[in-house]
Amino acid sequence: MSKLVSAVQNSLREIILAAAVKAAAAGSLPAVAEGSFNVETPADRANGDLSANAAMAWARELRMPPRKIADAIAANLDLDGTYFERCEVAGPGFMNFFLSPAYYGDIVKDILDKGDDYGRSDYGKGQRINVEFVSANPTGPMHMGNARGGALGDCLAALLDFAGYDVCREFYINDAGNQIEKFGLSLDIRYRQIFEGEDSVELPEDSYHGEDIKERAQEFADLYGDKYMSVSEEERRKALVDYALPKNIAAMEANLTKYRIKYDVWFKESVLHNDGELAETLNIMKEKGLTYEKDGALWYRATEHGGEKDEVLVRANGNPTYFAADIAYHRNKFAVRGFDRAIDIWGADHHGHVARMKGALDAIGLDGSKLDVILMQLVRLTRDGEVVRMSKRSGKAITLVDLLEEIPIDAVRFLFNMREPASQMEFNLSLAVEQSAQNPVYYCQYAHARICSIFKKLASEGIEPRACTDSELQRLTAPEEQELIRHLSMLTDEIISAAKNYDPARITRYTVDLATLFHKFYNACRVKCDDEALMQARISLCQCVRNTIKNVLSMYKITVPEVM
RNA sequence: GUCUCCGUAGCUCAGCAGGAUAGAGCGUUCGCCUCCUAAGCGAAAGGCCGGAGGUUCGAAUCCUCUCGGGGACGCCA
Repeated sequence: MSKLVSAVQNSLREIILAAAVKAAAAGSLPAVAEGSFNVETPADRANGDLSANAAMAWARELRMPPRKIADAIAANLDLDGTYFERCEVAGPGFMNFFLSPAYYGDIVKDILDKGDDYGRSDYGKGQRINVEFVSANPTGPMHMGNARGGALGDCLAALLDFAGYDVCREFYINDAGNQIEKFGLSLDIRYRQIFEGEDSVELPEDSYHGEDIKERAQEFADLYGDKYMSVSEEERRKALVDYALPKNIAAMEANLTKYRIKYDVWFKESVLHNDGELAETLNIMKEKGLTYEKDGALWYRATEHGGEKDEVLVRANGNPTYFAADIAYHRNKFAVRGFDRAIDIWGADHHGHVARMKGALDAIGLDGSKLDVILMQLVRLTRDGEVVRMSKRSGKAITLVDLLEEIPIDAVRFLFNMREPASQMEFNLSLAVEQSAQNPVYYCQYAHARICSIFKKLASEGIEPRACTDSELQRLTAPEEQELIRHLSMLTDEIISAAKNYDPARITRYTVDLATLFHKFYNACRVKCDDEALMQARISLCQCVRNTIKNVLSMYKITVPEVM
């Protein structure tokens, strides 16, 4: 919470308590109540700027009707020298306080002082937090789930950074295990089909059938010809994987860069296998008696650690499972790299994995509660009101690349962060490309561009912004001005709440609301006017709005155009 | 069957550490540029907050049950 805003809220509590003590001393209250009460911002401005429910909260304790308590307190209030102008008792016993123009002026001054740092706080100071997101399977193209996960993860990381956490953005590359074998097999068959004909070898049902596999096999054939037809299957598959996997990973990185996502760490699963960390983790589990052997496989006693059934760690064929590697991976995050907290963003289809992962961490002596998993629900794409399943061009499921080709990055990043992760959201393709006010991202950018335009216009007439005096800023008394300032003042608090709840959508909504309040102000109050002092005060307010929009949009790596 | 997410205006969704008359956008109807960007603003219409109990001075919000929809329950990842 902005220091000023929280200071004012706290001071109000003290003012009320002091008045209650005075009222009790004067005999208009039977005693000084001890129960807690809330100070909050009423939905309807007519009910004041801040409202306290003390009288209602104390009614039972004091055995007195709430209205009478409120009247007694109100009569004993001392508002001299505070930001409060007056208090009204209303409704069932609310005490509604109205802030003075000095408060609004000071908020504007505070925001201008903070500039590009406005909204930042040290709330999460000293906390190292790892945010792992997308982590798409490197055997094929990234899909819509990765698109949502990318926007969500990157913006969440940005939010945590803004709230003062030390954030590490991480991509986990599943470059080992079953799927890589399947990848090699699929590439192998496509490669052989090039030389032996389409019908020579059949692709098994559960292998990768995508066009991307064919393309990689063809590239490989273009490079090496049929040279690998004569070597062993094992050698050929290895060569194919060694060729195709780095290509795929590089492609993912390039596409994510286009999406404005830059990772601090690309963590390879294979490292866990090769450096012995996986074996080490399995040994720890064995030593702790967490495992047993059955049917040739190594099992984890998950049922003894909150799981519904035991899980295989090492298959009968000697290959460790994804789960085993994932335990080693999370052990690495906490025990090796020492993160205070780790956030994983997974598709909702992984939800069954959450409890057993946390349980396993607890079982090996780490704290599973330090792991937070955000489960994302599916995205439903629509165009002109119809559900879209396939890409028109490829006929296959729409990929991240398809999406970024069709929709501006600003819109994708913003729209994916309009809804909470857990909601099954609809992504309206026609709206996303539309450059109109219905598209919330343009609506916000437009407010910014409009302010820039005002400044340009003023500059062309020789009017430059200047610092305002306190009394000049106190000229901002129109309801539209005060609403706008009030909303501006909430930014830091909103960012902290959003960070705490892992909910970047809170901030996109905040920004839309800010744009709305600005547009209302714009229509109600002319900036350029004959009253020089008032004009400069309004210019200051516009600077606050412009800065704030810029701070939040650029936090989410969304551009802030000066002209639209 | 077990677990999980979701049911709020015609549509897409806010609100949910309980608070005053339940909000926004789209869509519908009607207004506002001789004046800083009309990609804007204003007004009207539109609701048993899925249903039933309970807790409370007070419930869209908390608890229990129930109905409807999505998803998950592999020696896949």
